[in-house]
Amino acid sequence: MEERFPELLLEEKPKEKEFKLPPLPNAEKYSTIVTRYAPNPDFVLHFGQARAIYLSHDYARMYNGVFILRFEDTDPRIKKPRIEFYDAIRYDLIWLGCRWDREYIQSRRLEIYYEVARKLIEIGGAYVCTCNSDTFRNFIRASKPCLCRDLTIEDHLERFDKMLEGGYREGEAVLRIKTDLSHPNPSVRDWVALRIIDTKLYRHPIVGDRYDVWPTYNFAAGIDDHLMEVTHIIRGKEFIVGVEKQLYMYRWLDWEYPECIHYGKWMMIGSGTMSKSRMLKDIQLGLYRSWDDPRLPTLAALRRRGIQPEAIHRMILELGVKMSEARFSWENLYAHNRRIVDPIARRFFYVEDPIKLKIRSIPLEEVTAKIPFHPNREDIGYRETRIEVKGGEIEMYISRRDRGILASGGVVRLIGLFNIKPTSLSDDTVEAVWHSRTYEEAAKLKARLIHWVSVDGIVPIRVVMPDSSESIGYGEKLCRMIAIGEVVQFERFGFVRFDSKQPDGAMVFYYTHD
RNA sequence: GCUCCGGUCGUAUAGCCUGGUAAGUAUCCUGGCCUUUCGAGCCAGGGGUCGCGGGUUCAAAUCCCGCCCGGAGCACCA
Repeated sequence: MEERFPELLLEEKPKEKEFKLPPLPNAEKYSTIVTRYAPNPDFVLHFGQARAIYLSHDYARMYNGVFILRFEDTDPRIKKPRIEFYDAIRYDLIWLGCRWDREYIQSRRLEIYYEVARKLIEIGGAYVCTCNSDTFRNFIRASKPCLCRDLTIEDHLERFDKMLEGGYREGEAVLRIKTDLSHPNPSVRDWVALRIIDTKLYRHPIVGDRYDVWPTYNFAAGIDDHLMEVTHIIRGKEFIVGVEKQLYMYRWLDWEYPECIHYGKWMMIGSGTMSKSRMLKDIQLGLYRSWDDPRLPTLAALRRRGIQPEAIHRMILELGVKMSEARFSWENLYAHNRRIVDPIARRFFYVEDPIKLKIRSIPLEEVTAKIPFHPNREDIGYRETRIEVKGGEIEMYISRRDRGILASGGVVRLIGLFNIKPTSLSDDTVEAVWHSRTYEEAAKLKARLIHWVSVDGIVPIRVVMPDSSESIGYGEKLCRMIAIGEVVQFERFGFVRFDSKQPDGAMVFYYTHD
């Protein structure tokens, strides 16, 4: 792991804990607390999943226990796993700061599930059903056993072998767990444990077409949680009905079910979605560039935009483990992130949509701007820019947005430099004359402050905005010292993360938030 | 068919289990501060009859009953 993602190891730092987790139920019953996070590698991780991850991980650490990562990749047909997502998920987990102690991949454990299935048949707890789903549904609605249910154990073992040998095609046979046929929830009645998926058609990324009989979620997860000695399951409440189903299996096997904590899911606020399948589909439709498109709530996208994992962590701890649904608001995440990033982000000048500013009558040979990297932290130093004055004139760029400030005709201060008075302005050029030097003078006149970039030594910059549009402009020369991955603040613009350098030298940033 | 959750400042939420005398936080809006960001930060202020009706109680956002509205989930997906 260290070799694969070395850059992440460097970033790991101690975290301050603001919120503490309530104790785990019945923690004292177990000598070692074991939790797990069990994703399907059919997509990258997103914000909503961070909840189960942090909670499971934090509890394991809190009790000096074990945190398991388990890939639940048992549906090569509808929620098809993809090989690149196994690593993407591992990467996301490390980024979040959640190291796992053990890892399993369910598609490599099918023989184990078959064994348990056989045992269940032998003890009369499961049977192979060859009804088509309509027929079965009619029986089950009436709380009646289907024609298969009461065949002999030998018959079912025979059918089971036939299943494993490929004697049935998709949909022709399933293994069902015997439950109470009059259970109030019809979806619980004799639920499906094993079904057939033709992997000639739907190849599995890990085991190819070696197996055609696949466990359902409740079967595989139920078995694994027991075998892996998981003591506490923390997951979304959409799985709550599954507990009742699994309980039937646990009773047949005389196993004890782990403690469960279910929480409500995150809903996206406004447009957007937290649904993996929806995001995947929208990417295929070309609505988004990729799974790290800034509009998406994936961890990959948040990371690229400069959101710190600790901001996500705090948001989750703040929310706790309630059953109620929570609405995800970007604003809220930004507030958390800003608190983390603001005290450490260096400040730079970036002029969006530049227009030219020509200043005349400067009574100096040269001027130097010395501006701290951070307004409240002189300890991290200053950025100094020396500008030569030629014939009393200087040219620089300012943002088109500030054109309006100049247009009013009053005195304006160029931050860290001197004060000017505009004399004329056209569409993309503003002319001004020297007014005075000091900040005090500007303050006295209540002059507006604007930032600027000297014409020599500009750095072309593109900023990818949260809506995936792009802001284009020039950065000051010193922007070249920003490291890849670093989050800085472009003053009067917002926080951004340096993403990459273009072949032509342009720097690409991702907008984080104001 | 079955299950779960919610309705508290414009917005998102805490508090409700263990009733009690500023209904907290973030965002938002307004004003101020900052030897220099009126797009960050800091400070102050603004803003809520806690969905509706009834009951219990000296006292209810908090407990009980009823009603209305909204959201989420399960069924050979995970």
